[in-house]
Amino acid sequence: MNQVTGAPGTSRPGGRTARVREAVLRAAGDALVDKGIGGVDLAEVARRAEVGKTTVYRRWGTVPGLVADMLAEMAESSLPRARTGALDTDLAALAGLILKTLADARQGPLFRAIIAAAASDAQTAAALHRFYRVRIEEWAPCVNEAVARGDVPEGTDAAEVVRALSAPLYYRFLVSGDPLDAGVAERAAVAASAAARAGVYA
Amino acid sequence: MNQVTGAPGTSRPGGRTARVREAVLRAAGDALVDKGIGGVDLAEVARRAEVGKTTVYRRWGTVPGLVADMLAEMAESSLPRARTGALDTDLAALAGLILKTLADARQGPLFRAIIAAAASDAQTAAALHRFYRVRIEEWAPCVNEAVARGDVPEGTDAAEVVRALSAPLYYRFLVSGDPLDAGVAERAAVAASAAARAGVYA
DNA sequence: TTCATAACGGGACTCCAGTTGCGTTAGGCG
DNA sequence: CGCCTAACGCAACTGGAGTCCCGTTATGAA
Repeated sequence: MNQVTGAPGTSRPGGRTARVREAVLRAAGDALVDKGIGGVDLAEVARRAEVGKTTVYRRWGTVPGLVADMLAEMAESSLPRARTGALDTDLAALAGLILKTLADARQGPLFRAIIAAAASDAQTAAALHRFYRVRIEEWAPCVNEAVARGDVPEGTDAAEVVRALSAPLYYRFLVSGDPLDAGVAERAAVAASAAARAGVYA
Repeated sequence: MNQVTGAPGTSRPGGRTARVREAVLRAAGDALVDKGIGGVDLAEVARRAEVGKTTVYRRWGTVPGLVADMLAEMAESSLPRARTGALDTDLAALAGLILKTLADARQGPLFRAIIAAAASDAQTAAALHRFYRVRIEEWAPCVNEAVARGDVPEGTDAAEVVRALSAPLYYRFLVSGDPLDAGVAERAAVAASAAARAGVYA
C-alpha cells in the first residue's frame, strides 16, 4: 500500500476529495465513539459517511490506517500550553486539560479507541507516539521555566515531569477503571510537582 | 449469554471440558500475542486449539468473552507482595515486577491486547478492573505498614500510592511509547515514595 | 458397569466485509 | 473554456466468520 508515486488524495487534494475525507473522518469518529474499534469496519464507515465503500477501502485500506489519518488531523489542533508564571498552576492547568479531554463524552471514547487501535497495529502506534511526543514537548517549557526560576533542581527532565503528571490520569482511564475527577487531576499535578522539586527527575 | 441455569462448562467441568478450556485459552493467548485483538477471531482460535469451532462459539461466544475468561484465569496466579521492611524497597520491588511483566515477550503483548479489548467491551473492562483492584489491594499493605512505621503521613491512601507507582509504566507502555527500562521503574518508585512522604495522598 | 445427558464436533448454510472491474464525475492545468 | 485523468461510485463477486442442525463422545452419578 501507499505506492511511491501517488497515494490516492495526494495529487488532487481539493474539492470533492477534501469533502470525502472530511465526511469519512467524521463518520469514523462517530463510529469509534459509539462502538469502539472492535465494532467498526470500513464498510460501515462508508455507509455512515454516505460515500462509496470502494473509496474508503482504496484510500485508507484498513481501520488502523483510517485511525492513523485521524490522528494526523487531530495533531494539528493542539491547544497552547498554560503560562501562569508558576509551576504548580501550570501543571494544574495541564492536568485539568487532560481530565477534560478524557472525561469528554466524545473525546474520551475516541482516545480510548485510538489507543486500543495502536495496541494491535504498528502504524497506528507510531502515529500515536508522534502525537504524544508533540504534546509533551509543547508543555515541557513549563518545567524548564521552573528550573530557570530555581523552583526545581537543575538538570530536571522536563518531558519526564509532564509524563509523570499525565500517567495517573491515563492509568485510571485505560487500566484500573477508577473514577476520573478533579481531585485525581489535582493530586497528579501536586505529586508531579513534589517529585520534581525533590529531584527525582534530575 | 450465560443463562441463569447452565452456561456450558459449569455442570461437567472436568475431563474433556477442562482440556478443551485449557487448549482454547492457550491458543487464544498465542493468537493475541502475535496478532493483537484486531487480528483475532474465534474461528482461528478454534483452529489453533484443534477444537471444534462450534464449541468455541458456544462456550465463549465472542472474543471479549474469551478474553474475560483469560483474565479470570490469570487473576488466580497473583504473585505475593514484597515484605522487605521498608517502603522504598517494597515499592522498588513492585515497580520491578510490573516492568518485568510489561517487558516480557509474552506477557507484554498479552496485557496490551487485553487492555485494548477492554476499551471496546464493557464485560472485558469489568473483568480488567476487578483484576487490577485485586492486585492493588494485594500491594497496598506495603504502604499501610509504612504509615504504621511513621514513614508516611497518617491517613495516606495506600491504593492511590500503588496506582501512582504503576501509572508511569503503563503510560509509557500504552500511550507514549517511550522506552521501558529499569531506570524508569526506579524513578516511578522513588517518585511515588516522595509524593507519599510529602503527604500528597493523605 | 450402566445410563442420562452435558459437552463436543462435523458439515452445510447464511451473511456481509473486503475485492475487483469498469463506467462516471469533477479537480486542476493549459 | 476544454482536456486529461485522478478520484469516486456502482454492481457483481469471493472468501471466510459466525450460525444451525444433528449425530457422537464421554462425564458424573447411581
